[in-house]
Amino acid sequence: MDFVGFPERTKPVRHHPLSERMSRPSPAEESLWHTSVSMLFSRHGYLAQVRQGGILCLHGEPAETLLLVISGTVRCCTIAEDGRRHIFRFAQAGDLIGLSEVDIWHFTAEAVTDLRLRAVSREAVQALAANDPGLRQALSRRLLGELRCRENLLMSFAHQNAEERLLDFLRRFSREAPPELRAEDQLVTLPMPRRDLGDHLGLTFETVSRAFSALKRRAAIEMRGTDRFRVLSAQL
Amino acid sequence: MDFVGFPERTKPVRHHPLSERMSRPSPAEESLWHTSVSMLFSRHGYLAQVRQGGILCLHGEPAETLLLVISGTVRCCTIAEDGRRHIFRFAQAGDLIGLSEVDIWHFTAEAVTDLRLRAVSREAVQALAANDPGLRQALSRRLLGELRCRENLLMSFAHQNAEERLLDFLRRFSREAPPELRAEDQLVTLPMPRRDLGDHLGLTFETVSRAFSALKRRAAIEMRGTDRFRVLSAQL
DNA sequence: CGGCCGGTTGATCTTCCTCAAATAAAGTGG
DNA sequence: CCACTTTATTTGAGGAAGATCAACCGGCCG
Repeated sequence: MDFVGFPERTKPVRHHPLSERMSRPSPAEESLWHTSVSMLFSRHGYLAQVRQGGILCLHGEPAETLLLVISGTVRCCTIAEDGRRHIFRFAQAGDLIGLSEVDIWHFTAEAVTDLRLRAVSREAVQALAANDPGLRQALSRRLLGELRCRENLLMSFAHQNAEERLLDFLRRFSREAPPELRAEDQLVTLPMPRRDLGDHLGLTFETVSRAFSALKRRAAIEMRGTDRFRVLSAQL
Repeated sequence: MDFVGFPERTKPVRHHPLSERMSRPSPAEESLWHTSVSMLFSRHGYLAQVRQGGILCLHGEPAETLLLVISGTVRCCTIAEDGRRHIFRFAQAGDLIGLSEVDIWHFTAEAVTDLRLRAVSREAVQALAANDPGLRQALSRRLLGELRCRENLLMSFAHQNAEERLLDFLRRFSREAPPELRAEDQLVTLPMPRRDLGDHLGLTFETVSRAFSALKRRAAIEMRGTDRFRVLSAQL
């Protein structure tokens, strides 16, 4: 795979994504190198960068690689014929994109922020997995994690209102946010705009905005500016 | 695994589930025997039966087997602390339950109707998969299918109203329903009650009922009794 | 400065939930 | 087989949550 020349969604390419074969992992990446999955990337992966707004993979195109996010945020979504979009997950440092041994992307992935990634070819994954039960299990667990993540989201769609969904999301996000989004003052940065949150939580961006206001009003969260937050209440 | 003595959910056990080791597949099952997955069950599986309302697996309990539905309908769901339930899928003849190599059930599965199943131990699956890339890919594809099914449901939760969701469900159900639920008159039988449909579609059972009435009124579906239907319109 | 984009807030309207009642279907015991 | 209980389904009325449409604010960029 080569990210150079990948189509950009809305704007013309301002900076060309770079691709760098077999570079050494940087110190910042070291913390991710502790499973058989990470071994896979450290040995067979190559580095790729994608600029904000760039597209990593496009629904329907051949899927030849497995990606590991090193830094930045990715939105993975499906886009309906009528243009409506649903974001299934925001992938961050340490997350994999393109699990499952199916040869066509079944979703679209876009860079919410500038990205650094590592990529390995699926062939390499298959070849290694054939003789490594640990790797197989690790990948399988990740895939199950994806499944549970969808199920949690479904559950919240069916039974929670806008404020609850947003608060749950913010809780999870602060828990899982990579260091790059954390500050000393305990505030976490939201890399995505309100519309993306809406498309993830099944709400309009207006409703998301109102839910933010309501949570601030009842002191469930604290905010600095429009994109830095901290969850205050421990309960609902 | 042994289904005898499995706890029943609401009522006392009226008929004891039976378990029968290593029986030959019946002629009715033959049609399912055509993939490496099915080979797995034909060689290493044993037959089990569960009565309507019986529980196949309980969230949190150790998961030691992989199940193949031979006949009947299963609901796979998670149940929240407050008793709210979400049904992720209805499994029917040919569907697998318990994919993913994780040792604890992450959901609850109950028999919507009387069931016949085949079960294999996960150990056997692992052992065979170790030397059978075809089997690995087949299982992986099934798991991805699950994932996509959840994503479709999420999409419909976010963007479709009650009637659209129900109609989509009925379309999919007629397409995928096993022969046992089909009649000569093109009508398909819904094995589950309105409440189950609601818990699957993220609606109350009253809303499901109203959606049925509305679809009948505008001749999008035809119904005979309360549980046999046929989709009439080809479009929305 | 003016336009654009993202975010906030308000007013109105639609959809679906909630509560309630009536009806239908299915099993139970005599 | 019938009266009776229980459960599933349908339908109605009222209310709440969120979508839609619209106005406004503030920052950023040409």
